[in-house]
Amino acid sequence: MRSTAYVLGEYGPAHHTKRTHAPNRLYDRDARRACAVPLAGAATQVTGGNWTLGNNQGDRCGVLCQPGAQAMNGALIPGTPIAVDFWSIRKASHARVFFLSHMHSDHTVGLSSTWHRPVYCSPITGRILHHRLKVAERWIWPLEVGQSHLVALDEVGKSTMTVTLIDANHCPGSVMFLFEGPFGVILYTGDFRYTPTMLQEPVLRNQKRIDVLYLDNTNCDPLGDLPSRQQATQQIKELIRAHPNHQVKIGVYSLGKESLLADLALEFHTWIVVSPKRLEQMKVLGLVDVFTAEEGAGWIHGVDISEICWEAMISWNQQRPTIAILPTSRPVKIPHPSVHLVPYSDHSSFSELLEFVQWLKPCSIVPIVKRNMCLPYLEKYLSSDHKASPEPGIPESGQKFTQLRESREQQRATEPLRTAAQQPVPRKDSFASPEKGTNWLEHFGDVTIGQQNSSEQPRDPDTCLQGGSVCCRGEREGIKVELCQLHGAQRQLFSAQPNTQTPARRHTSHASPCQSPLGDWAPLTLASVQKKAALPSYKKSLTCLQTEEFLPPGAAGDCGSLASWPPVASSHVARGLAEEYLLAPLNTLKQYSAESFDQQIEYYFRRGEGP
DNA sequence: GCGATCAGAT
DNA sequence: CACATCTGATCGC
Repeated sequence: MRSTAYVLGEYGPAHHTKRTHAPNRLYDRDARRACAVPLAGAATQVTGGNWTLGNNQGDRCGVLCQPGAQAMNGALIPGTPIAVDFWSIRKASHARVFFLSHMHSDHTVGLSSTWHRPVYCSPITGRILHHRLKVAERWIWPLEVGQSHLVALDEVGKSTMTVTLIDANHCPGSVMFLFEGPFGVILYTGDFRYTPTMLQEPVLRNQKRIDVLYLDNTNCDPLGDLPSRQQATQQIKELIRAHPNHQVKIGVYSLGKESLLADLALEFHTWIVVSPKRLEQMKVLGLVDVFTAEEGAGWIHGVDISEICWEAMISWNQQRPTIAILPTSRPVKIPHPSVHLVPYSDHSSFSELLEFVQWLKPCSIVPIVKRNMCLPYLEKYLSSDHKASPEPGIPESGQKFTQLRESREQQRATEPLRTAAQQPVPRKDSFASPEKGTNWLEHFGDVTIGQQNSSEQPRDPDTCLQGGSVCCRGEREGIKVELCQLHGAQRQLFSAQPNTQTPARRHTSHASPCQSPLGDWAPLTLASVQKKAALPSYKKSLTCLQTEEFLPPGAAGDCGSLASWPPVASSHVARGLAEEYLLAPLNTLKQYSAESFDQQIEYYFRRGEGP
């Protein structure tokens, strides 16, 4: 039980203090400070929740670790050199390959501008990672979603695994990782919201055996099942309709729910007003279409959830009638009668979890959220397939799984897994020793394939150059692969697409393979012949207005800096958007934003016709 | 001064 | 409790 006393602070900029090391802030900190300040000495807390599996003191964690008190959702996968959302090198000396599932801050604890290992993630996550945390581009390895990529696990690339990224439908850029290697088949969902289209992913469609499913069990509670996002969106729309002539504040976190905001923009024909910082991020995401930082240009505002507090509600309502909506399934204290909670969740509901697990029939499940029980509800869907035999080779001491089906599976899961005939990659090698792994980057210097002067443009379509990297395409063990060397042949990464004869690149109208340094690793991502399934949430329902269409002629092939990617929407673009989406035009609404949309449109057309 | 880490807060 | 995130202290470089 936690009891905290609050003293309400003064609203306004009086509390401003300078702080430089929070580059990911997307909201006005002054507003936050003004809301609720813990009264010194009044807070008591019983935590008791410092779960740690494995050895948290040494250099290795178990399945999941929570170093210190900072919320952290990362994992070292036992029996593998894989770290997902885990960024403490000191505590992860065995980890060789680091994956980032999405850009929520509890999954990036430890990531900063000083990070110096390759990070594999989706292209969108890579862009935000660079933009927000200033991780150097050279360490960011975006992998195209929906494709299978071959990744070297040792110094010479003899031991490999494939990783396939699947849209996790959680927030922009979020992915699940399907790892297939000498250890077996592991699906790490990260945070995800299930949707049936996931099962149509080529890599999941055939219901291959999943040895271990790391499952986001956040909402695995039959008593707290949630509405679909579509239903929650409807609820929000009804709330808004029930409050005509009100401005609306939607409380959101730094990333996520952009599609909800866009949906509201189209439904109510208004721009979504966000902070300049958030707009900047929208540009990084390529989602500028309906967002503006121009105060007064629209009557629906996307604000940080922490800004919605009693003081702010009072202040807003003094200016004009205002309601706030918190689209979250998280229990929060309602600070004001005009604040409405809608259970809009970015995590799978209970019934969705059941459906997902029922389809996958994994051999074992590791719940990502330890405090939640989930096995009692899911174990009936576990596979009884026991083809995999325990591999006694690489012991993982001190690691425990909870909620596995039975002790036998528990034993198997804690040990390295191996698969039989369906093994997708050669598995003759075991992983290199952890001691070597500590300095593994130094061992990547031997491989020399397709070396090319970095000032040349690629001529051979099978060899190309990108941001100082040299890429080469070939065949390896019957799988078409690409090998890339970056900055002095330090690392290699393979991209594989076994089922494609002639990979077609995206953006074929712009022939240069050198697009955004992070956005389109054309040489690595063998195109989207398998088009990724369109997920309802982050499928771009709006016409693509942000990238190439607005690039000046010839700009598409430029290797510009990330700061200028995607290009900033200009005012004429905004006019185009207003016309295309029937948004109230920018700059004409400041004095009319409280009026009905019809009046606004009428006014707009009158203006366009002239006197 | 800055980054890493940790305790503690909403 | 909790769809995540921030503040502040301390320490070492």
